[in-house]
Amino acid sequence: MTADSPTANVVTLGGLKAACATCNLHELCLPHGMKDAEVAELERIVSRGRPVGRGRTLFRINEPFRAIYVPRSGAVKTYTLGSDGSEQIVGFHLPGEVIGLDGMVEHRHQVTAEALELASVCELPFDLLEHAAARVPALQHQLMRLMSREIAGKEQQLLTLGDHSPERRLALLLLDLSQRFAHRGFSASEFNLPMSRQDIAAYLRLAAETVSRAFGKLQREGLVEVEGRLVRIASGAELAAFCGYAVSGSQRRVC
Amino acid sequence: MTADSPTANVVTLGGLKAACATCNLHELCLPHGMKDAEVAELERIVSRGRPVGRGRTLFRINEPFRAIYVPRSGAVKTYTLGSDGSEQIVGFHLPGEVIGLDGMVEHRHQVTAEALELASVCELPFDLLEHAAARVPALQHQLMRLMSREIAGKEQQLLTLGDHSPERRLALLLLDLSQRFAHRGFSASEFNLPMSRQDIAAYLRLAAETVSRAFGKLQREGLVEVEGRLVRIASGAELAAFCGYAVSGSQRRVC
DNA sequence: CGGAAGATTGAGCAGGATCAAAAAATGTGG
DNA sequence: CCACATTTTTTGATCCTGCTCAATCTTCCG
Repeated sequence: MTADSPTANVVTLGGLKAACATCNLHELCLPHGMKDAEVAELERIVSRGRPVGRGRTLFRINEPFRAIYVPRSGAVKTYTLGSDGSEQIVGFHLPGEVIGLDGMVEHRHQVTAEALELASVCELPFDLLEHAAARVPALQHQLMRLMSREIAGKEQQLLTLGDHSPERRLALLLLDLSQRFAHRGFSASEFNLPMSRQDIAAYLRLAAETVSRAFGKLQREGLVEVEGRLVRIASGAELAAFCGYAVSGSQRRVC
Repeated sequence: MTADSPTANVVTLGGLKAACATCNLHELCLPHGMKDAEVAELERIVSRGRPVGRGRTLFRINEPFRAIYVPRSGAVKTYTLGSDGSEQIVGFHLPGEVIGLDGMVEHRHQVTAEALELASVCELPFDLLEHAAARVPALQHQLMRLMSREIAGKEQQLLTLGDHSPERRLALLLLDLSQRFAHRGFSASEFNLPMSRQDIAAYLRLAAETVSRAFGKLQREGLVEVEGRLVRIASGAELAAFCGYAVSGSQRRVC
Protein backbone atom coordinates (compact mmCIF):
# COMPACT_ATOMS: atom_id res chain seq x y z
CA MET A 1 0.00 0.00 0.00
CA THR A 2 1.52 3.24 -1.05
CA ALA A 3 0.92 6.49 0.76
CA ASP A 4 -0.71 7.71 -2.39
CA SER A 5 -4.46 7.87 -2.53
CA PRO A 6 -5.96 5.62 -5.19
CA THR A 7 -7.96 8.42 -6.69
CA ALA A 8 -6.66 10.44 -9.58
CA ASN A 9 -4.65 13.28 -8.16
CA VAL A 10 -2.90 14.54 -11.23
CA VAL A 11 -2.10 18.19 -10.92
CA THR A 12 -3.06 20.41 -13.78
CA LEU A 13 -0.67 23.29 -13.86
CA GLY A 14 -2.08 26.70 -14.37
CA GLY A 15 -1.23 29.30 -16.95
CA LEU A 16 1.04 31.70 -15.11
CA LYS A 17 3.86 32.95 -17.23
CA ALA A 18 7.43 32.47 -16.16
CA ALA A 19 10.43 34.70 -15.68
CA CYS A 20 13.27 32.47 -16.73
CA ALA A 21 15.55 35.46 -17.07
CA THR A 22 15.48 36.10 -13.33
CA CYS A 23 15.24 32.46 -12.24
CA ASN A 24 18.18 31.41 -10.13
CA LEU A 25 18.29 28.07 -11.91
CA HIS A 26 19.00 29.96 -15.10
CA GLU A 27 22.38 28.39 -15.66
CA LEU A 28 21.29 24.83 -14.95
CA CYS A 29 18.10 24.84 -16.93
CA LEU A 30 17.19 25.44 -20.55
CA PRO A 31 18.16 29.14 -20.69
CA HIS A 32 21.81 28.28 -20.21
CA GLY A 33 23.90 29.95 -22.89
CA MET A 34 20.97 31.78 -24.47
CA LYS A 35 20.71 35.48 -25.26
CA ASP A 36 18.04 37.63 -23.57
CA ALA A 37 15.85 37.70 -26.67
CA GLU A 38 16.07 33.94 -26.93
CA VAL A 39 15.15 33.48 -23.28
CA ALA A 40 12.12 35.67 -23.93
CA GLU A 41 11.12 33.21 -26.64
CA LEU A 42 11.33 30.45 -24.09
CA GLU A 43 9.29 32.36 -21.54
CA ARG A 44 6.37 32.45 -23.93
CA ILE A 45 6.24 28.69 -23.69
CA VAL A 46 6.81 28.00 -20.03
CA SER A 47 4.01 28.11 -17.55
CA ARG A 48 4.38 27.99 -13.82
CA GLY A 49 1.67 26.25 -11.91
CA ARG A 50 0.71 26.49 -8.29
CA PRO A 51 2.88 24.44 -5.93
CA VAL A 52 2.46 20.68 -6.06
CA GLY A 53 1.97 18.99 -2.71
CA ARG A 54 3.95 16.05 -1.46
CA GLY A 55 2.66 12.80 -2.92
CA ARG A 56 0.93 14.56 -5.81
CA THR A 57 1.82 13.48 -9.32
CA LEU A 58 2.91 15.64 -12.24
CA PHE A 59 1.92 12.91 -14.64
CA ARG A 60 1.30 9.19 -14.56
CA ILE A 61 2.73 6.35 -16.56
CA ASN A 62 1.03 5.73 -19.92
CA GLU A 63 -0.63 9.12 -20.00
CA PRO A 64 -0.17 10.94 -23.30
CA PHE A 65 3.06 12.87 -23.48
CA ARG A 66 2.33 16.57 -23.86
CA ALA A 67 4.90 18.44 -21.84
CA ILE A 68 8.11 18.19 -19.92
CA TYR A 69 8.51 19.52 -16.39
CA VAL A 70 11.22 21.25 -14.40
CA PRO A 71 10.93 21.81 -10.66
CA ARG A 72 12.04 25.24 -9.51
CA SER A 73 11.93 24.11 -5.91
CA GLY A 74 11.27 20.76 -4.33
CA ALA A 75 12.39 17.31 -5.39
CA VAL A 76 10.46 14.81 -7.50
CA LYS A 77 10.75 11.06 -7.94
CA THR A 78 9.89 9.05 -11.03
CA TYR A 79 8.92 5.40 -10.82
CA THR A 80 7.04 2.50 -12.28
CA LEU A 81 5.40 -0.38 -10.49
CA GLY A 82 7.21 -3.69 -10.64
CA SER A 83 5.49 -6.98 -11.42
CA ASP A 84 4.89 -7.51 -7.71
CA GLY A 85 3.37 -4.07 -7.31
CA SER A 86 6.39 -2.55 -5.63
CA GLU A 87 7.63 0.90 -6.54
CA GLN A 88 10.71 0.87 -8.75
CA ILE A 89 12.21 4.33 -8.57
CA VAL A 90 14.18 5.25 -11.68
CA GLY A 91 15.11 8.80 -10.79
CA PHE A 92 15.26 11.58 -8.24
CA HIS A 93 14.93 15.05 -9.75
CA LEU A 94 16.23 18.18 -8.10
CA PRO A 95 15.35 21.75 -9.07
CA GLY A 96 16.53 22.56 -12.58
CA GLU A 97 16.44 18.94 -13.76
CA VAL A 98 14.12 18.10 -16.61
CA ILE A 99 11.47 15.44 -16.12
CA GLY A 100 9.60 13.50 -18.76
CA LEU A 101 11.90 13.49 -21.79
CA ASP A 102 11.59 9.71 -21.98
CA GLY A 103 7.97 10.09 -23.05
CA MET A 104 8.69 11.61 -26.44
CA VAL A 105 9.32 8.42 -28.45
CA GLU A 106 6.18 6.58 -27.60
CA HIS A 107 4.08 9.71 -27.15
CA ARG A 108 3.27 8.59 -23.66
CA HIS A 109 4.93 8.82 -20.31
CA GLN A 110 7.13 5.89 -19.36
CA VAL A 111 7.02 6.61 -15.64
CA THR A 112 4.96 8.32 -12.97
CA ALA A 113 6.37 11.56 -11.55
CA GLU A 114 5.52 12.34 -7.94
CA ALA A 115 6.60 15.22 -5.71
CA LEU A 116 8.70 14.17 -2.73
CA GLU A 117 7.97 17.48 -1.02
CA LEU A 118 6.11 20.68 -1.77
CA ALA A 119 7.38 21.65 -5.21
CA SER A 120 7.03 24.50 -7.68
CA VAL A 121 7.18 23.13 -11.17
CA CYS A 122 7.52 24.69 -14.61
CA GLU A 123 5.59 23.06 -17.42
CA LEU A 124 6.80 23.19 -21.02
CA PRO A 125 4.45 21.89 -23.72
CA PHE A 126 6.74 19.85 -25.90
CA ASP A 127 5.31 20.71 -29.30
CA LEU A 128 5.78 24.41 -28.63
CA LEU A 129 9.25 23.77 -27.30
CA GLU A 130 10.23 21.82 -30.37
CA HIS A 131 8.90 24.54 -32.65
CA ALA A 132 10.86 27.16 -30.77
CA ALA A 133 13.97 25.00 -30.89
CA ALA A 134 13.70 24.87 -34.67
CA ARG A 135 13.88 28.66 -34.75
CA VAL A 136 16.38 29.19 -31.95
CA PRO A 137 19.56 27.15 -32.42
CA ALA A 138 20.74 27.89 -28.90
CA LEU A 139 17.55 26.36 -27.56
CA GLN A 140 17.90 23.31 -29.77
CA HIS A 141 21.45 22.89 -28.56
CA GLN A 142 20.55 23.24 -24.92
CA LEU A 143 17.60 20.88 -25.24
CA MET A 144 19.84 18.24 -26.73
CA ARG A 145 22.43 18.87 -24.06
CA LEU A 146 19.83 18.19 -21.41
CA MET A 147 18.82 14.98 -23.16
CA SER A 148 22.43 13.92 -23.39
CA ARG A 149 22.83 14.69 -19.70
CA GLU A 150 19.85 12.50 -19.04
CA ILE A 151 21.37 9.60 -20.97
CA ALA A 152 24.74 9.95 -19.26
CA GLY A 153 23.01 10.18 -15.90
CA LYS A 154 21.04 7.00 -16.48
CA GLU A 155 24.26 5.25 -17.40
CA GLN A 156 25.77 6.36 -14.12
CA GLN A 157 22.74 4.92 -12.38
CA LEU A 158 23.28 1.62 -14.14
CA LEU A 159 26.82 1.59 -12.80
CA THR A 160 25.52 2.40 -9.32
CA LEU A 161 23.07 -0.49 -9.40
CA GLY A 162 25.82 -2.68 -10.77
CA ASP A 163 27.87 -2.32 -7.65
CA HIS A 164 27.31 -5.29 -5.42
CA SER A 165 28.05 -3.71 -2.07
CA PRO A 166 25.06 -1.95 -0.48
CA GLU A 167 27.32 0.55 1.27
CA ARG A 168 28.96 1.58 -1.97
CA ARG A 169 25.65 1.89 -3.74
CA LEU A 170 24.42 4.17 -1.00
CA ALA A 171 27.69 6.09 -0.97
CA LEU A 172 27.42 6.58 -4.75
CA LEU A 173 23.94 8.01 -4.32
CA LEU A 174 25.05 10.36 -1.56
CA LEU A 175 28.01 11.48 -3.62
CA ASP A 176 25.78 12.08 -6.61
CA LEU A 177 23.29 14.10 -4.57
CA SER A 178 26.14 16.02 -2.94
CA GLN A 179 27.45 17.14 -6.32
CA ARG A 180 24.03 18.00 -7.61
CA PHE A 181 23.26 20.08 -4.54
CA ALA A 182 26.61 21.81 -4.89
CA HIS A 183 25.77 22.80 -8.46
CA ARG A 184 22.61 24.41 -7.16
CA GLY A 185 24.57 26.55 -4.76
CA PHE A 186 23.90 24.43 -1.70
CA SER A 187 26.48 22.83 0.50
CA ALA A 188 28.10 19.70 -0.91
CA SER A 189 29.02 18.46 2.53
CA GLU A 190 25.76 18.90 4.39
CA PHE A 191 22.22 18.56 3.11
CA ASN A 192 18.80 17.20 3.81
CA LEU A 193 17.69 14.15 1.90
CA PRO A 194 14.40 14.95 0.17
CA MET A 195 13.43 11.27 0.09
CA SER A 196 12.61 8.63 2.69
CA ARG A 197 14.72 5.57 3.43
CA GLN A 198 12.17 3.47 1.63
CA ASP A 199 12.54 5.65 -1.44
CA ILE A 200 16.29 5.17 -1.27
CA ALA A 201 15.75 1.43 -0.97
CA ALA A 202 13.41 1.40 -3.96
CA TYR A 203 15.98 3.40 -5.93
CA LEU A 204 19.00 1.28 -5.01
CA ARG A 205 17.02 -1.96 -5.29
CA LEU A 206 17.77 -2.93 -1.74
CA ALA A 207 15.58 -3.80 1.22
CA ALA A 208 14.81 -0.85 3.48
CA GLU A 209 16.53 -2.69 6.31
CA THR A 210 19.69 -3.01 4.26
CA VAL A 211 19.69 0.71 3.54
CA SER A 212 19.37 1.43 7.23
CA ARG A 213 22.30 -0.86 8.00
CA ALA A 214 24.34 0.65 5.18
CA PHE A 215 23.87 4.11 6.69
CA GLY A 216 25.05 2.66 9.97
CA LYS A 217 28.19 1.22 8.43
CA LEU A 218 29.09 4.39 6.56
CA GLN A 219 28.66 6.31 9.78
CA ARG A 220 30.76 3.84 11.77
CA GLU A 221 33.47 4.11 9.11
CA GLY A 222 33.46 7.84 9.73
CA LEU A 223 32.54 8.63 6.13
CA VAL A 224 29.27 10.37 6.88
CA GLU A 225 27.25 11.60 9.81
CA VAL A 226 23.55 10.95 9.64
CA GLU A 227 20.72 12.34 11.69
CA GLY A 228 17.44 11.36 10.22
CA ARG A 229 17.36 12.99 6.84
CA LEU A 230 20.29 15.26 7.53
CA VAL A 231 23.53 14.03 6.00
CA ARG A 232 26.98 15.42 6.64
CA ILE A 233 29.81 14.18 4.47
CA ALA A 234 33.07 14.30 6.38
CA SER A 235 35.33 14.11 3.36
CA GLY A 236 34.06 13.98 -0.18
CA ALA A 237 37.41 12.68 -1.34
CA GLU A 238 37.34 9.83 1.15
CA LEU A 239 33.80 8.96 0.20
CA ALA A 240 34.77 9.00 -3.47
CA ALA A 241 37.74 6.79 -2.74
CA PHE A 242 35.44 4.42 -0.86
CA CYS A 243 33.28 4.22 -3.98
CA GLY A 244 36.32 3.19 -5.97
CA TYR A 245 37.05 6.44 -7.73
CA ALA A 246 40.66 7.26 -8.33
CA VAL A 247 40.63 10.67 -6.68
CA SER A 248 42.00 13.31 -9.02
CA GLY A 249 41.31 16.87 -7.97
CA SER A 250 38.10 18.04 -9.55
CA GLN A 251 34.89 16.18 -10.13
CA ARG A 252 32.81 15.32 -13.15
CA ARG A 253 29.32 16.42 -14.22
CA VAL A 254 29.38 20.07 -15.14
CA CYS A 255 26.30 22.21 -15.27
CA MET B 1 43.05 -9.05 -18.40
CA THR B 2 40.51 -8.26 -21.05
CA ALA B 3 40.58 -9.96 -24.42
CA ASP B 4 41.38 -6.55 -25.79
CA SER B 5 44.96 -5.77 -26.65
CA PRO B 6 46.44 -3.02 -24.51
CA THR B 7 47.62 -1.07 -27.53
CA ALA B 8 45.50 1.67 -29.03
CA ASN B 9 43.23 0.06 -31.56
CA VAL B 10 40.78 2.82 -32.19
CA VAL B 11 39.39 2.63 -35.65
CA THR B 12 39.47 5.76 -37.72
CA LEU B 13 36.60 5.59 -40.09
CA GLY B 14 37.24 6.57 -43.65
CA GLY B 15 35.54 9.15 -45.79
CA LEU B 16 33.20 7.07 -47.93
CA LYS B 17 29.86 8.75 -48.45
CA ALA B 18 26.68 7.03 -47.49
CA ALA B 19 23.46 6.11 -49.22
CA CYS B 20 20.94 6.50 -46.43
CA ALA B 21 18.13 6.62 -48.96
CA THR B 22 18.70 3.01 -49.97
CA CYS B 23 19.79 1.73 -46.55
CA ASN B 24 17.48 -0.96 -45.24
CA LEU B 25 17.68 0.55 -41.78
CA HIS B 26 16.12 3.70 -43.19
CA GLU B 27 13.05 3.51 -41.03
CA LEU B 28 14.86 2.78 -37.78
CA CYS B 29 17.62 5.29 -38.14
CA LEU B 30 17.80 9.04 -38.53
CA PRO B 31 16.16 9.27 -41.98
CA HIS B 32 12.85 8.07 -40.57
CA GLY B 33 10.08 10.44 -41.60
CA MET B 34 12.33 12.65 -43.73
CA LYS B 35 11.80 13.71 -47.31
CA ASP B 36 14.26 12.71 -50.03
CA ALA B 37 15.84 16.14 -50.16
CA GLU B 38 16.28 16.09 -46.40
CA VAL B 39 17.86 12.66 -46.49
CA ALA B 40 20.30 14.00 -49.08
CA GLU B 41 21.24 16.66 -46.56
CA LEU B 42 21.98 13.92 -44.07
CA GLU B 43 24.03 11.93 -46.54
CA ARG B 44 26.44 14.81 -46.89
CA ILE B 45 27.30 14.35 -43.24
CA VAL B 46 27.47 10.61 -42.82
CA SER B 47 30.58 8.68 -43.65
CA ARG B 48 30.84 4.95 -43.84
CA GLY B 49 34.13 3.45 -42.79
CA ARG B 50 35.59 0.07 -43.54
CA PRO B 51 34.26 -2.77 -41.40
CA VAL B 52 35.31 -2.82 -37.78
CA GLY B 53 36.67 -6.14 -36.55
CA ARG B 54 35.49 -7.93 -33.44
CA GLY B 55 37.12 -6.49 -30.34
CA ARG B 56 37.98 -3.22 -32.06
CA THR B 57 36.74 -0.02 -30.50
CA LEU B 58 34.79 2.80 -32.14
CA PHE B 59 35.87 5.15 -29.39
CA ARG B 60 37.16 4.92 -25.87
CA ILE B 61 35.97 6.43 -22.63
CA ASN B 62 37.17 9.97 -21.97
CA GLU B 63 38.14 10.59 -25.57
CA PRO B 64 36.82 13.88 -26.94
CA PHE B 65 33.30 13.62 -28.27
CA ARG B 66 33.28 14.38 -31.99
CA ALA B 67 30.78 12.05 -33.60
CA ILE B 68 28.02 9.57 -32.98
CA TYR B 69 27.99 6.12 -34.58
CA VAL B 70 25.37 3.81 -36.01
CA PRO B 71 26.15 0.23 -36.99
CA ARG B 72 24.64 -0.86 -40.29
CA SER B 73 25.54 -4.44 -39.56
CA GLY B 74 27.07 -6.11 -36.54
CA ALA B 75 26.44 -5.51 -32.86
CA VAL B 76 28.42 -3.27 -30.53
CA LYS B 77 28.76 -3.16 -26.76
CA THR B 78 29.44 -0.11 -24.63
CA TYR B 79 31.10 -0.40 -21.25
CA THR B 80 33.20 1.18 -18.57
CA LEU B 81 35.62 -0.48 -16.20
CA GLY B 82 34.45 -0.88 -12.63
CA SER B 83 36.58 -0.04 -9.62
CA ASP B 84 37.86 -3.62 -9.57
CA GLY B 85 38.78 -3.48 -13.24
CA SER B 86 35.86 -5.60 -14.40
CA GLU B 87 33.88 -4.68 -17.47
CA GLN B 88 30.53 -3.07 -16.71
CA ILE B 89 28.47 -3.29 -19.86
CA VAL B 90 25.88 -0.52 -20.11
CA GLY B 91 24.48 -1.31 -23.52
CA PHE B 92 24.24 -3.64 -26.49
CA HIS B 93 23.67 -1.86 -29.78
CA LEU B 94 22.11 -3.51 -32.81
CA PRO B 95 22.15 -2.13 -36.36
CA GLY B 96 20.27 1.15 -36.59
CA GLU B 97 20.83 2.06 -32.95
CA VAL B 98 22.77 5.23 -32.23
CA ILE B 99 25.91 5.04 -30.11
CA GLY B 100 27.64 7.84 -28.27
CA LEU B 101 24.91 10.39 -27.57
CA ASP B 102 25.86 10.36 -23.90
CA GLY B 103 29.13 12.11 -24.76
CA MET B 104 27.58 15.40 -25.80
CA VAL B 105 27.21 17.07 -22.37
CA GLU B 106 30.74 16.65 -21.17
CA HIS B 107 32.28 16.81 -24.63
CA ARG B 108 33.86 13.45 -24.02
CA HIS B 109 32.76 9.88 -24.31
CA GLN B 110 31.32 8.34 -21.16
CA VAL B 111 31.91 4.75 -22.25
CA THR B 112 34.04 2.63 -24.54
CA ALA B 113 32.32 1.21 -27.62
CA GLU B 114 33.59 -2.12 -28.91
CA ALA B 115 32.40 -4.29 -31.77
CA LEU B 116 31.03 -7.68 -30.68
CA GLU B 117 31.42 -8.99 -34.22
CA LEU B 118 32.50 -7.70 -37.59
CA ALA B 119 30.53 -4.49 -37.99
CA SER B 120 29.94 -1.79 -40.59
CA VAL B 121 29.45 1.50 -38.86
CA CYS B 122 28.28 4.92 -40.00
CA GLU B 123 29.99 7.92 -38.44
CA LEU B 124 28.18 11.25 -38.01
CA PRO B 125 30.27 14.23 -36.86
CA PHE B 126 28.07 15.81 -34.26
CA ASP B 127 28.72 19.47 -35.00
CA LEU B 128 27.70 18.97 -38.61
CA LEU B 129 24.68 16.99 -37.55
CA GLU B 130 23.58 19.69 -35.15
CA HIS B 131 23.97 22.36 -37.83
CA ALA B 132 21.92 20.33 -40.23
CA ALA B 133 19.29 19.74 -37.59
CA ALA B 134 18.93 23.49 -37.12
CA ARG B 135 18.05 23.79 -40.80
CA VAL B 136 16.00 20.63 -41.18
CA PRO B 137 13.21 20.37 -38.61
CA ALA B 138 12.52 16.75 -39.50
CA LEU B 139 16.13 15.92 -38.67
CA GLN B 140 15.96 17.82 -35.41
CA HIS B 141 12.81 15.95 -34.53
CA GLN B 142 14.23 12.56 -35.38
CA LEU B 143 17.46 13.24 -33.52
CA MET B 144 15.51 14.13 -30.42
CA ARG B 145 13.34 11.08 -30.86
CA LEU B 146 16.42 8.90 -30.90
CA MET B 147 17.70 10.58 -27.75
CA SER B 148 14.35 10.06 -26.08
CA ARG B 149 14.45 6.43 -27.15
CA GLU B 150 17.84 6.16 -25.55
CA ILE B 151 16.58 7.58 -22.27
CA ALA B 152 13.53 5.33 -22.22
CA GLY B 153 15.73 2.35 -23.07
CA LYS B 154 18.11 3.06 -20.23
CA GLU B 155 15.16 3.26 -17.87
CA GLN B 156 14.05 -0.16 -19.03
CA GLN B 157 17.54 -1.42 -18.30
CA LEU B 158 17.31 -0.02 -14.80
CA LEU B 159 14.13 -1.98 -14.33
CA THR B 160 15.81 -5.10 -15.67
CA LEU B 161 18.69 -4.78 -13.24
CA GLY B 162 16.20 -4.09 -10.50
CA ASP B 163 14.66 -7.51 -10.83
CA HIS B 164 16.15 -9.79 -8.23
CA SER B 165 15.71 -13.12 -9.99
CA PRO B 166 18.53 -13.97 -12.39
CA GLU B 167 16.17 -15.94 -14.63
CA ARG B 168 13.86 -12.98 -15.02
CA ARG B 169 16.71 -10.62 -15.70
CA LEU B 170 17.93 -12.94 -18.44
CA ALA B 171 14.42 -13.42 -19.77
CA LEU B 172 13.96 -9.64 -19.91
CA LEU B 173 17.14 -9.31 -21.94
CA LEU B 174 16.08 -12.06 -24.33
CA LEU B 175 12.68 -10.50 -24.72
CA ASP B 176 14.22 -7.12 -25.38
CA LEU B 177 16.60 -8.53 -27.99
CA SER B 178 13.77 -10.50 -29.54
CA GLN B 179 11.72 -7.35 -30.07
CA ARG B 180 14.66 -5.40 -31.37
CA PHE B 181 15.52 -8.13 -33.85
CA ALA B 182 11.92 -8.28 -34.94
CA HIS B 183 11.95 -4.55 -35.70
CA ARG B 184 14.92 -5.14 -37.93
CA GLY B 185 13.03 -7.70 -39.94
CA PHE B 186 14.58 -10.74 -38.28
CA SER B 187 12.76 -13.48 -36.49
CA ALA B 188 11.51 -12.61 -33.04
CA SER B 189 11.44 -16.23 -32.00
CA GLU B 190 14.82 -17.44 -33.17
CA PHE B 191 18.09 -15.56 -33.31
CA ASN B 192 21.77 -15.72 -32.62
CA LEU B 193 23.10 -13.87 -29.65
CA PRO B 194 25.84 -11.51 -30.77
CA MET B 195 27.46 -11.52 -27.34
CA SER B 196 29.18 -14.08 -25.15
CA ARG B 197 27.83 -15.42 -21.86
CA GLN B 198 30.37 -13.32 -20.05
CA ASP B 199 29.09 -10.24 -21.82
CA ILE B 200 25.58 -11.13 -20.73
CA ALA B 201 26.84 -11.59 -17.20
CA ALA B 202 28.62 -8.23 -17.26
CA TYR B 203 25.43 -6.63 -18.59
CA LEU B 204 23.04 -8.23 -16.09
CA ARG B 205 25.52 -7.83 -13.24
CA LEU B 206 25.56 -11.53 -12.52
CA ALA B 207 28.34 -14.10 -12.34
CA ALA B 208 28.91 -15.96 -15.60
CA GLU B 209 28.03 -19.19 -13.81
CA THR B 210 24.71 -17.76 -12.73
CA VAL B 211 23.90 -16.79 -16.30
CA SER B 212 24.68 -20.31 -17.41
CA ARG B 213 22.39 -21.74 -14.78
CA ALA B 214 19.67 -19.24 -15.62
CA PHE B 215 19.75 -20.39 -19.24
CA GLY B 216 19.40 -23.93 -17.96
CA LYS B 217 16.38 -23.07 -15.86
CA LEU B 218 14.61 -21.19 -18.63
CA GLN B 219 15.21 -24.14 -20.90
CA ARG B 220 13.95 -26.65 -18.34
CA GLU B 221 10.85 -24.51 -17.87
CA GLY B 222 10.27 -24.84 -21.59
CA LEU B 223 10.40 -21.09 -22.15
CA VAL B 224 13.40 -21.12 -24.48
CA GLU B 225 15.61 -23.54 -26.32
CA VAL B 226 19.28 -22.73 -26.28
CA GLU B 227 22.13 -24.14 -28.32
CA GLY B 228 25.25 -22.15 -27.75
CA ARG B 229 24.46 -18.71 -29.04
CA LEU B 230 21.31 -19.77 -30.84
CA VAL B 231 18.13 -18.94 -28.94
CA ARG B 232 14.65 -20.11 -29.80
CA ILE B 233 11.78 -18.58 -27.89
CA ALA B 234 8.92 -21.04 -27.62
CA SER B 235 6.26 -18.50 -26.75
CA GLY B 236 6.94 -14.80 -26.48
CA ALA B 237 3.73 -14.37 -24.52
CA GLU B 238 4.72 -17.01 -21.99
CA LEU B 239 8.16 -15.50 -21.64
CA ALA B 240 6.62 -12.06 -21.15
CA ALA B 241 4.25 -13.48 -18.56
CA PHE B 242 7.23 -15.07 -16.82
CA CYS B 243 8.83 -11.62 -16.67
CA GLY B 244 5.75 -10.30 -14.95
CA TYR B 245 4.14 -8.48 -17.82
CA ALA B 246 0.41 -8.49 -17.94
CA VAL B 247 0.07 -9.88 -21.45
CA SER B 248 -2.10 -7.64 -23.57
CA GLY B 249 -1.89 -8.24 -27.28
CA SER B 250 0.75 -6.01 -28.77
CA GLN B 251 4.10 -5.01 -27.42
CA ARG B 252 5.74 -1.71 -26.66
CA ARG B 253 8.74 0.04 -28.24
CA VAL B 254 7.88 1.17 -31.73
CA CYS B 255 10.44 2.08 -34.32
C1' DC C 1 45.64 -30.90 -34.44
C1' DG C 2 46.66 -28.51 -30.25
C1' DG C 3 46.24 -24.73 -27.21
C1' DA C 4 43.45 -21.31 -25.11
C1' DA C 5 39.46 -19.18 -24.10
C1' DG C 6 34.59 -19.91 -23.14
C1' DA C 7 30.81 -22.48 -21.05
C1' DT C 8 28.88 -25.70 -17.89
C1' DT C 9 28.39 -28.19 -13.57
C1' DG C 10 29.18 -29.02 -8.60
C1' DA C 11 30.12 -27.78 -3.57
C1' DG C 12 30.44 -24.47 0.04
C1' DC C 13 30.03 -19.97 1.80
C1' DA C 14 28.66 -15.22 2.60
C1' DG C 15 25.69 -11.56 2.41
C1' DG C 16 21.31 -9.52 1.56
C1' DA C 17 16.24 -10.57 1.90
C1' DT C 18 12.77 -11.78 4.90
C1' DC C 19 10.27 -12.09 9.11
C1' DA C 20 9.50 -10.13 13.61
C1' DA C 21 9.63 -6.63 17.01
C1' DA C 22 11.02 -2.45 19.16
C1' DA C 23 12.05 2.43 18.81
C1' DA C 24 11.59 6.87 16.79
C1' DA C 25 9.38 10.22 14.08
C1' DT C 26 5.36 12.22 12.10
C1' DG C 27 0.98 13.98 12.04
C1' DT C 28 -3.85 14.46 13.83
C1' DG C 29 -7.57 15.84 16.63
C1' DG C 30 -9.02 17.26 20.90
C1' DC D 1 -0.01 22.12 23.47
C1' DC D 2 -0.37 17.51 24.39
C1' DA D 3 -1.85 12.62 23.86
C1' DC D 4 -2.63 9.24 20.71
C1' DA D 5 -2.44 6.74 16.34
C1' DT D 6 0.06 5.78 12.37
C1' DT D 7 3.97 5.44 9.77
C1' DT D 8 8.81 5.20 9.37
C1' DT D 9 13.15 3.60 10.83
C1' DT D 10 16.10 0.74 13.28
C1' DT D 11 17.69 -3.58 15.23
C1' DG D 12 17.91 -8.63 15.67
C1' DA D 13 17.64 -13.61 14.00
C1' DT D 14 17.12 -16.81 10.33
C1' DC D 15 16.94 -18.40 5.64
C1' DC D 16 17.99 -18.58 0.90
C1' DT D 17 20.21 -17.51 -3.15
C1' DG D 18 23.77 -15.97 -5.96
C1' DC D 19 28.98 -15.57 -5.65
C1' DT D 20 33.22 -17.90 -5.31
C1' DC D 21 36.38 -21.54 -6.04
C1' DA D 22 37.32 -25.67 -8.60
C1' DA D 23 37.00 -29.10 -12.14
C1' DT D 24 35.26 -30.70 -16.52
C1' DC D 25 33.70 -30.16 -21.01
C1' DT D 26 33.17 -27.53 -25.29
C1' DT D 27 34.19 -24.37 -28.78
C1' DC D 28 36.92 -21.55 -31.30
C1' DC D 29 41.23 -20.24 -33.34
C1' DG D 30 45.55 -20.42 -35.15
